[in-house]
Amino acid sequence: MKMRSHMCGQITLAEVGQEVTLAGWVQRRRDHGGLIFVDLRDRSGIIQIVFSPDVNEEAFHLAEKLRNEYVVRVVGTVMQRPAGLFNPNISTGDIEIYVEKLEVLNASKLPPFFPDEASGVDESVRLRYRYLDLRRPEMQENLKLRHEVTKTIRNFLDRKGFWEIETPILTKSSPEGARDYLVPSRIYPGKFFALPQSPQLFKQLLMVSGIDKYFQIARCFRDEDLRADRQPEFTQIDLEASFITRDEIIDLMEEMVSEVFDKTKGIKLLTPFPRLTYQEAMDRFGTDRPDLRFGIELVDVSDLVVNTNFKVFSEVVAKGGQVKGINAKDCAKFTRKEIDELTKQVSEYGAKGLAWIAVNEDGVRSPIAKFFSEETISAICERMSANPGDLLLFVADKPSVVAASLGYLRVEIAKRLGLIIPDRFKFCWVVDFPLFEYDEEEKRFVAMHHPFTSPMDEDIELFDSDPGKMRAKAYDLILNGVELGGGSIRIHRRDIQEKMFKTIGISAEEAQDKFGYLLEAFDFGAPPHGGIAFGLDRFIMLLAQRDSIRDVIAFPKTQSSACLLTKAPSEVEPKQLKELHIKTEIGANNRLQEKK
RNA sequence: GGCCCGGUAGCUCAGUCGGUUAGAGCGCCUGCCUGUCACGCAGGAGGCCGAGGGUUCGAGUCCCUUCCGGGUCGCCA
Repeated sequence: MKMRSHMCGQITLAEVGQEVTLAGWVQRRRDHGGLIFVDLRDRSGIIQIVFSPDVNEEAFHLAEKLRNEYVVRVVGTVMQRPAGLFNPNISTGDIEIYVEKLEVLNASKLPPFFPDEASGVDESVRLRYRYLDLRRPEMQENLKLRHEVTKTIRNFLDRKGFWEIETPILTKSSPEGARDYLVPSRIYPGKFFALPQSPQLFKQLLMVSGIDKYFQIARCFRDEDLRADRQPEFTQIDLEASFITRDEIIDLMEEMVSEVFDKTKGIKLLTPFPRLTYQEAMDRFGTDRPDLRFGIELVDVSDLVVNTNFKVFSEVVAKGGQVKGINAKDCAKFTRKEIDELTKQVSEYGAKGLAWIAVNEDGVRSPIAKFFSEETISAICERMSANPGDLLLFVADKPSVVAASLGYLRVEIAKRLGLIIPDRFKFCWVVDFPLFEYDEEEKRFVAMHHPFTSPMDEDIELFDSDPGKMRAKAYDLILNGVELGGGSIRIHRRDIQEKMFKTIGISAEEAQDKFGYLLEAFDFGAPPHGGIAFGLDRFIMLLAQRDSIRDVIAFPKTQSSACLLTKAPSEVEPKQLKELHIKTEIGANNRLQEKK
């Protein structure tokens, strides 16, 4: 005897006349006194079941007690609906079940919200009762999509000869990169494991092991502040291959991403994806992850304004800064208030001001026009392809501030102009990243990607003379302004790796202490290798067209890294702390003791 | 760590210049109802205004502190 014979959404006209057994949740009850309709829901969909005293008196009276979210099992006959009573809103709208037997498997308290109205409910309530939130078809679709994407990727990589291999979750803390989550060791007092920020070093060791091609759907942990697209634990599609070039990896990944889009969404992507160098991306879009769904590129006008009377511009250029602008098409109608608003927004990126020129049919409107000759203004307009109706926005500062400010502005303007089309997918690769960036706070170079990234062969000689100029064999895959994945060809020689550590200020002793096992492995015949890691959560978020990765993770954490469902993190028993040789400063264990 | 937005009924929100008894929609409960599908009709219940302190004759409203949620910069691939 089976619990059920069909899923609710599976039943069609073909089953009319059959007796079926269904189980699911009461989505809604419509009680007409002498006739009761219930929408029965399971993962597959909704079907209307009908209780009538003419069919079964006992079931009918039991149905009067049903409430939303009760779990029931019904036995009944599939009937075609009478003419004119078709419900076009559900896939089973042309049939219904006449119930002969009703069994309440479990009652439900009144839930804080119903699955069919959850989209407007505050996210904290949804997270607290995540199991109710996940009853929503919309959320189930996201989880299903996630399943299908990982399944497609597993099949693809398997076909290409990659082996799925697990790497440790309890591992060694390392300097560089994000803050580690630590796990105290009971057996080694005062010592700690760290949760992996990524399987980076293990996958490199697998290459040294001769595995040749590895992948993993890997959970990663980073103890940093959160965003809509960042969780403290997240999932990477992580892969690595030996004897492979950058272009081979790029080709392979384009094929993989195309297959995922095709199989899960039926979208055919055009390959190869465009490639931009890091410098080009920064120059044209002000960011290393440009959204290519719209134009509005940054234009450098430094040379046009360096010798003008507008000191704000000329002095910045003279001091080695730059003046760049964007053309906000048809935005000349922006009010002072709107421009002030934009000015305030770019100030968050360090811009000290936002200069503007509104181009009209009969000339320009601009607080800075009086500083420029007519020739200068027309030269600026020409270079920025300005037409009447356009608004030119300028930021003058050091290059990093100009890029950040205008990079933000071009997206903001595109949003306001409705240029961002949600269901368009514009990929690009960004390549030729700098190997290092200078950390002003720590007064040293840090690895831009990570310290295991290989420099370009022709840049290796710059290690001693000008590390800031070195470029990396690194590449990022960008989709609609979101960094989807990043990887590199790695260092596989001990001498290069040691130079790398030295350049970022890691002493030989520290390198030995933290990464000795990797350096040692390089001594035993490490093959050239490289790989890439994709942010699976972001990938699904973009495919599902959601704004937050929380919507594609079954049990995500809040912005302050808490789980509202389990109330983690939480205090632990004093005994547990004692076993771990840990004393906390805030005396959490004392409070626990007092409660007992 | 900084900045911004929010927290009022189960849910979504309104609440004017500080004023007397804090409202709406949905939901919920009870009754009626044999073709609804956001069923309908009638009636009813439901509030620590996030918490603490202050100003005031009087605070949901003003001030301070704090907690929680979201966004963002820093941070983080």
